[in-house]
Amino acid sequence: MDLAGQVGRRLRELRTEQGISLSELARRSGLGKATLSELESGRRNPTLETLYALTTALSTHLTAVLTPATAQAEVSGGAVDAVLLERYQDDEATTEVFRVRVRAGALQESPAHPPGTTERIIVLGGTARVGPTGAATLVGPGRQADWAADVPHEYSAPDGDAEAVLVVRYPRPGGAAAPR
Amino acid sequence: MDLAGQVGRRLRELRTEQGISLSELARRSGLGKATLSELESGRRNPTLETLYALTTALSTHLTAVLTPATAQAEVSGGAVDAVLLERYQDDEATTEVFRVRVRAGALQESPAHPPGTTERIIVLGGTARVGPTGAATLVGPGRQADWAADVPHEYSAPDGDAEAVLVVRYPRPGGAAAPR
DNA sequence: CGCCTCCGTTCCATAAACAGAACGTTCTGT
DNA sequence: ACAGAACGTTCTGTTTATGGAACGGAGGCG
Repeated sequence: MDLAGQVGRRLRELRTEQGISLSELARRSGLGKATLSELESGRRNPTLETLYALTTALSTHLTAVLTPATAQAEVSGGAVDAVLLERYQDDEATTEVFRVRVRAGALQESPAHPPGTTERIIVLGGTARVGPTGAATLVGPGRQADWAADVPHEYSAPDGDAEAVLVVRYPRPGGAAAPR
Repeated sequence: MDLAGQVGRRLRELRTEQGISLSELARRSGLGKATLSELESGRRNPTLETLYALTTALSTHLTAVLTPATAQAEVSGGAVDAVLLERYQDDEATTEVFRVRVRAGALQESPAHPPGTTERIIVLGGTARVGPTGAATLVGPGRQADWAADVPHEYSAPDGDAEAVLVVRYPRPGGAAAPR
């Protein structure tokens, strides 16, 4: 599990996405070209200062570079890439927050989860089609949808990849019945 | 604004919260005591590897130690502690996802954000009272609320601390339509 | 009181991250 | 075709982050 390699790849992604050359980024960030070159190829172990200089020069946050490397639990499938951002647990339920990308074209069917499980998606960009199989709805940027996930459900993205946050809530099996 | 100092303070916070001694943490993480000591006092500029070893030894993720230095300030205040989980940006909008804790008793008033800004909260545990000042609503575990954040709004937790995920969406100032 | 253990800080040698220069390669314009 | 510039990589010397070994101080116990 090469941490430097992952961060390096992510840095190069961010830079090329913005159409900036390595030399240009070196100028903007005040770092040496050598530093950037070896960093992006995963041959170095950057300093906090270096990372900060880089991410601000790329006008993002440190987390943009680090999150893909930190999150471990992947619950991905055919059309969905998911990265666990947060996991919360109390007497009533366990809740997991994922950052997901729904890939265009493909359809992912998810089997029923335990009784009482609910899912909620908040779309950041693109349009996703999600919900119980047969009753999926379209969700655009900034909008949300929620559904009971104890029946089969599906994810797809009709018009290009969709980026979203997915919140899955599993009520505690034996635990405190949640009155409402 | 001293980055190393901020991270150092945050590290010491996390360590003492867990009641671990510096020497003990050194053993668990495989790092030298010197490293930890000077790190926590902000006299060093840690390496990515070092930070990773530390945060995993403290059983958190990198963002827990880094976000307070970058973005937390925007949302955090009297009654709200926020940690940035994710930041997404496209032609239409910038969306930030925070993990927040609303402390019991206190009330936080947030001034109006730029026009078009919306906020959405998903409560993981406890009960939060959120929304535009004067029109706040109660939100229980597993439930959500959303509101326009371009007017003053407020956060509070009447019955004990509330844990939640907060999604803030800032539409792009120049307006959407960006031809590609 | 000693003695021992554990704490956090400071000192020191080593390894490695960094900046700058030199390099080969690929475009661009004349 | 050539000159020039910009690109990304590799080389070299300096700075510094790191681990291990002291160090002084604060309990715990016989």
